[in-house]
Amino acid sequence: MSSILYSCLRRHQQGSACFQLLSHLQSLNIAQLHFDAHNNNNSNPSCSPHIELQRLLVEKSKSGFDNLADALAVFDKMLKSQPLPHDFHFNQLLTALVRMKHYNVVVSLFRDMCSLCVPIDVISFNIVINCCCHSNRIDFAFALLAGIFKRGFVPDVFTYTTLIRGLCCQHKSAEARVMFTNLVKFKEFEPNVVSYSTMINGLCKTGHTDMAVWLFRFMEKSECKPNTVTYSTIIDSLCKLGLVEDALKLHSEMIEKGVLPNGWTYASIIQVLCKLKRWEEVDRLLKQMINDMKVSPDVHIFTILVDAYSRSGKLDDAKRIIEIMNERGECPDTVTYSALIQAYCSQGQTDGALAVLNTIKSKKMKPNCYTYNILLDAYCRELKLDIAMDLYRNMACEGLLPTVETHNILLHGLCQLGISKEALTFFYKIQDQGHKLDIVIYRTLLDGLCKNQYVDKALSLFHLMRCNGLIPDKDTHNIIIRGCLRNKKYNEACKLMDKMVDCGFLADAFTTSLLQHLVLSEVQDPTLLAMHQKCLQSGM
DNA sequence: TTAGGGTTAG
Repeated sequence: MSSILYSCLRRHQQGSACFQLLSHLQSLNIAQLHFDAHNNNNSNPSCSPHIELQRLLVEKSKSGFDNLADALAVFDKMLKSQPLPHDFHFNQLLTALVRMKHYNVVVSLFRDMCSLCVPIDVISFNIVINCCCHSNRIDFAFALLAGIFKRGFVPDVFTYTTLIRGLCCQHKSAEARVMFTNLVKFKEFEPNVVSYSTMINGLCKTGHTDMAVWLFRFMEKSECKPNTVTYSTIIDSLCKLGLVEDALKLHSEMIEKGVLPNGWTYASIIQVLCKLKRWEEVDRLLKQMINDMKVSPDVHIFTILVDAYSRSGKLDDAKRIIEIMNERGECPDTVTYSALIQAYCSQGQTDGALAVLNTIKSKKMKPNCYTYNILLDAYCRELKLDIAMDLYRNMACEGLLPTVETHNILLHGLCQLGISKEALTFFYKIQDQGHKLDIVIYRTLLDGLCKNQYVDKALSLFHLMRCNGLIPDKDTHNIIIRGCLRNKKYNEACKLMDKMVDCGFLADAFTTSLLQHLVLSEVQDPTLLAMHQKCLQSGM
């Protein structure tokens, strides 16, 4: 094993829980080797008594179990079988659980398997490593890599690709890159197209598209050529960076090289073209996708279109897309309907939006918090707080936990309506209920209180922020300073401005212009003049 | 039997 791998292992084996697992695996090592020898003599699948179990596992590893209890019951049955089923079958069970996204259960079962000397192989390890990565436990994943070595197994391309993906998901693409490079350098693994694509995606998602493009070009010159996923990954990153011409160029390049774009490729490009309102090109690409590439637009692409039309105020076009989807038998999902709700709301048609919400429910689909937030925002803008509050209560009835955005929308609505006392009561209620309060919530409430002549309440709240673990930022300082200025609390405003400057923030354009207005229009106040002078001197 | 890319938000 190369030194780089040792250093990766060391770095990721620092959690105590991780050490426990590692020592657990090490202690089982000798027993396992004995078991493997024993099992190899006794696990001939052809004379296995569990044909029915095997048939079930083949089916469930593809479709998944109906529920977790069923899967666990099968696992239990397998443990009680004599002789024990082959590692292949245990892996099938673990795979079925991975498909159901029960990652922690897989890790737990794997531990049981180790304790009970159930046969495991490098594939079992790979499955569990993948689960650790999905559960953001990269430390466990590396402990398991150590387990592979301890058992005398050899990590394969799946093992390393999974670990590289795990590191990238933890925003550790630099470590992933070093690991990738050194593994290749020391001939520990030969990356395939999935490994390259994984590394390229990790670099793209962590803001290193330039490096990703370099690796992509390197790959092109190697034996392992980029495929549709590799091209789509780079194209998506270029689109997200606004480098649409480069993305379109690469799209043409892939077609020339015979690598066919798929729905994912088109989704990225269509989305950026929609954002840029290059509608003719959107139409051209949609036609090319459907007619030339024979790629049917899926719910994802349709949702991008509904969202784009919604943002451009094209409600009729958004509705037309839903009709097309229904004609083609492509079911809009909650996200598609949320985009449609947004389209109605942005045209001031809240009743239409509410009808869409009811459509979602009538189709036995579950609206999510985002869906509700869009509607709540629209009703708050119309100052129909009673309807907004009804919807908020509906969320709770439907078992939806409101987000910090939900509360911010409602607080903003209450303040806009001029009922800041109610806003304050609502704020304390959500605080008592243990909901998350962020700086935006404070900004909204402080602004609302100041604008409704409750500046003293605002000042107490501002001073309480730190007690609640929130450090006032530049915007929050400016809001409270403007509130004091508007309410003629010039001394307080002056003190707060000094404090703000001490924190390293400057007055923003709104504050300086208000200050200038007051200096020009009010009776000459020495504090105001001093503040204005400070602003001028510091270049605010 | 194991690894890769996407949509909604104040």
